[in-house]
Amino acid sequence: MPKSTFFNLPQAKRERITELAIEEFSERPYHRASLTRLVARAGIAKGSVYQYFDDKLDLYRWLLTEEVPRRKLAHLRAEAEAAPPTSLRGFLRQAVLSGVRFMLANPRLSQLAAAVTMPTDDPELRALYAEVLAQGHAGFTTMLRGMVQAGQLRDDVDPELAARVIASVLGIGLRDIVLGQLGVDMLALLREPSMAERLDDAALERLVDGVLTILVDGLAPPP
Amino acid sequence: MPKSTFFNLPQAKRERITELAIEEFSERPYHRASLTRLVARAGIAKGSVYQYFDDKLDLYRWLLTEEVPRRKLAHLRAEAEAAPPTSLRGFLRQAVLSGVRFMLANPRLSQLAAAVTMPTDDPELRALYAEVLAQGHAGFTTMLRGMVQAGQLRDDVDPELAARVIASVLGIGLRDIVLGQLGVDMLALLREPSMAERLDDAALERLVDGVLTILVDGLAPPP
DNA sequence: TAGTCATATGACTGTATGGTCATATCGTCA
DNA sequence: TGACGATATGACCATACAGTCATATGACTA
Repeated sequence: MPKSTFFNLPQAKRERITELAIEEFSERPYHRASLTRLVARAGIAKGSVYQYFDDKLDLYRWLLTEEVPRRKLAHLRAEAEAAPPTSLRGFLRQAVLSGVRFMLANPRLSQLAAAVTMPTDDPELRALYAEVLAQGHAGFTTMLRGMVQAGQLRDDVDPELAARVIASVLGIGLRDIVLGQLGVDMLALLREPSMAERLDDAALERLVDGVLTILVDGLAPPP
Repeated sequence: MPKSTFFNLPQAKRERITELAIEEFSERPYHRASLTRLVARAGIAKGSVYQYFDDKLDLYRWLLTEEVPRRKLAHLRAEAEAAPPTSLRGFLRQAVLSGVRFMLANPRLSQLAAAVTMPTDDPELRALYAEVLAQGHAGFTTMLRGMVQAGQLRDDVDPELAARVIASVLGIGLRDIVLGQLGVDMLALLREPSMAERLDDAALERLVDGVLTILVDGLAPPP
């Protein structure tokens, strides 16, 4: 958790530091991200970081567990003005669409969130990642369990297994699919977010429906 | 490419160095892997590494593009004594089963191979990863395209898209699923490979069939 | 034995990092 | 004005790393 000093900062300064931190940590894996570079770009002194945060991990943890979820939720809420979906297809469609839109609109936050799937040897990082992952997985499983009871999900599918399959597709898979369609890699998108516009709404719909068909109806041709 | 000096080494020494390199690079992301630690554990001098390889990246590239594929192919060939599968389900089943078995038998190689999906800011690493990924994706797409023509795949599915969905499930997804079932994380499995035995054949079959059902038949209940 | 070539060595260099701390500055209130 | 608590500073420290290079070793030949 940031120290009170950080929250006492003038809003503009605090936001500038936050944005630059997101930039730094989204472009590099944790141990390659550099506080030295961050402070140089922010125009503040090295020591100031330690007035605001306990240490590097404290800053990173704050981004990952507070700042990213806060912004992501704001995005999802803004998209879900409609009633919550009741069918499996509707639920997945909303999940996929929101996921893609969030990623295209906020590649840096999306990249930060994706970092938790990366294996690492650092024990403290592993603990942090495991915590974030477990939270997401639990939410998914609960939702799918509800769908089994409502008869929306075939009953010979284990909800927990389905949650992992969906999570892998929505997480890494979707990112790769969208980047593949755009013909760029993640770092390029981070540095030139306007590239996202090359994927127009029609193409996006086609993409989402393609993935949906596979997940909902399967790969086999109908009998 | 390793220099000739490396291949002139007595086999035992060369293999020891190779194993330790696999250990070092599988437990840590590239930039955290340390040649200093590698040579200390191998009992050779720092300079010797530079008699065998151009630099750190040369060693890593060799592992990723030569050593890992060589061993993986050997594993797959050994498993595919039967005729090549002709149905979609048979094809996927073999892919999933072989994938899981390889991962359980060779967690370190599997981890090395998975590293190419990690985003990185290092341009040389990105090029290497892109190369390895593109190769795999092309192979997958070709195979699925053949299945479309054979009527094995529903014709409203884009083979390229299906290839990415399957790849994400077989890649990251399957790893998470298996680790979830084992109740450990990857690093723990790397360091204690015998943990893999806690997943007996029956459990493995159930797992594979569960994933297969989702991919082949979809999540929706049959009408 | 003397000479030659491939190989092995490890001290050393340059560079970058996270984190510390004594000192300076600022804002506010008496 | 003076003084005090909060905040800002950047030189500095210990540490770790990839990569270099002058030197040593060993094996083989003439």
